Amino acid sequence: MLANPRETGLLLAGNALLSGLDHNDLHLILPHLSRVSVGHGEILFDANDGIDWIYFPETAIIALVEHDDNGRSIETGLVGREGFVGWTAVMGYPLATCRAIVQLDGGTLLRVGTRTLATACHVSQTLLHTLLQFVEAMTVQMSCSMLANATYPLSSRLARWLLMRHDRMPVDEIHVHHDEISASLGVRRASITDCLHLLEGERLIRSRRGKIVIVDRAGLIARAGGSYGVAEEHQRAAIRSANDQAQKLEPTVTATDLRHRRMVTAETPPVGRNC
Amino acid sequence: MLANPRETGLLLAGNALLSGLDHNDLHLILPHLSRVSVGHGEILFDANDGIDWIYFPETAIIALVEHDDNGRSIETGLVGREGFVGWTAVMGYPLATCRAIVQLDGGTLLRVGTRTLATACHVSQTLLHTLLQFVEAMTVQMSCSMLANATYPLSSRLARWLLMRHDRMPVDEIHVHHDEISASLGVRRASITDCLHLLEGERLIRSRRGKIVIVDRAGLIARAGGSYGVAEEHQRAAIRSANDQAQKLEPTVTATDLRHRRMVTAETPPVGRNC
DNA sequence: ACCCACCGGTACGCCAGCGTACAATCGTAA
DNA sequence: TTACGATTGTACGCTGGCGTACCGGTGGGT
Repeated sequence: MLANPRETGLLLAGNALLSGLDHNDLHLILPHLSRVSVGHGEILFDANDGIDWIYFPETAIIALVEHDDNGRSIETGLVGREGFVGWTAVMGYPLATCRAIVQLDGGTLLRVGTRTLATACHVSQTLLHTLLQFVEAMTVQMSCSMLANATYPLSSRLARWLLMRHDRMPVDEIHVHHDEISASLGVRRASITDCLHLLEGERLIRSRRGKIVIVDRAGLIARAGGSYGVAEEHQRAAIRSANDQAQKLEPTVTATDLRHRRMVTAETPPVGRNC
Repeated sequence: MLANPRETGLLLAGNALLSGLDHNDLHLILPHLSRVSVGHGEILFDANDGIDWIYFPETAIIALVEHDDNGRSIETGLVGREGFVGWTAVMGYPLATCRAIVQLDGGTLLRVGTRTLATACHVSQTLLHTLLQFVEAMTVQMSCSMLANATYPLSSRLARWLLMRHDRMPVDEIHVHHDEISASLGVRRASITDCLHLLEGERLIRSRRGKIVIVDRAGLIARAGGSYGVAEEHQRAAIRSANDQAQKLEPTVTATDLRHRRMVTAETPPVGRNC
């Protein structure tokens, strides 16, 4: 974990939620942000840990995992540069309620001390609301996951999971093992292997040992049925709504912000969303 | 829907979240509360509806339901007198993100205008935090539901659902049809019928047409395996934490508050919780 | 008192995904 | 280059819950 601060341009580029803040809010926390580099599998915090830092992913992807003491566990949410983790602290509860695991190797996060951010939220209602709207988007993501888990076949849920990972990456190559996917979706490893073959047979992905390449994103969306898209559309709507509320005309989307923009901006609605 | 205001004692008794507020916060919204009586199946709001009112259940129970346009749907959360619904408005997003359906006949809710509550939250950070902590508890409930849905057999999930309903009622008799349960859990009606027979065979419940009587609560908890208890324990912890933060010594638990206290206070940890 | 719509009981074949096991392959370290 | 551990491919029987269908009982309405 190496810390490394304070070049405004770079900081803005990394996390879409931060780069969407207006100047006042941004400058409340900018001086207190530091960048950390994290490795695959690193646990930012576990359930019932005290939350010392709030993390804003740049290139990192964070999985939220609910687990019990019998070894059962399930991924409840996925967070990338569009959001942050550690929100329970922002909401007044000092402990984490689930595990947060890094899903990527060598990704970076920006972090700020919990107390600092809480103070900043106390000062700025708009900052607080921006953060809360992301939390709200996460509840929608969870709701959609529940619906998907309950009513869609594994092939669709796998397609959805791949899309969600893809949304949060700048490239088409996902480095992941079947094991991890099976843990995320709460199914057998062998079931994932089978389903990946299925999707590969349909030329939607290419799958090699340790990595999966997204070949036909639109096809994957179709394969996901209605399980993909609602949460993503909501996220866009929430951002639009927030921008409308803060009717300042300063550009909230910077050039660098467009890099992996699949889900963060309104310009590119996912192709062929059928739901 | 009949409105009927303003006798402080009664109002306090009904909703545990409100009755846990300190005097200042309570008096911010008390004058604007009105009581409404709702019928079974009534929809308080639907996904993408504007939220005009925030509802605090007294005897009513509200199910939150995520649904798509193909008729798929799933219950994502259950809210009783321990909480409220319509929180997206508190978090700065003006629309509902899921359907809210009344699960009980003749129950009552207290409601307050969205704008009024938003203003009150703007004035009082402690009020806002109290509300947000409940939202946070709901995310935990959702996480636990996801884990349960993914890893527990239907009989356990049914037991869990019955317990959650029971927690939010003052009596042991649940008026419900197999159809509704199956819709809540996202399974076949016939599967529910079978599982109810199973539980009845184990003397955990008695089941008649249109109603289910909780006979052996501890047994149900055992039947639920680890799927029941974590979210409930968290809710208690959150309340304790909030009370600690507001270190005022005024009694936050009133006598009337103890009526159906199963899940709201710390005095009665669920018997035999094994997780 | 009767009727009928609603609700619950039950059956039957089906299949997605499970649990388990083991073999084949790949990548890396020595 | 070899070897070994990690990862993936595959098989096999199993079963929980599905889809569907039909029947019978109940209770509320007229």
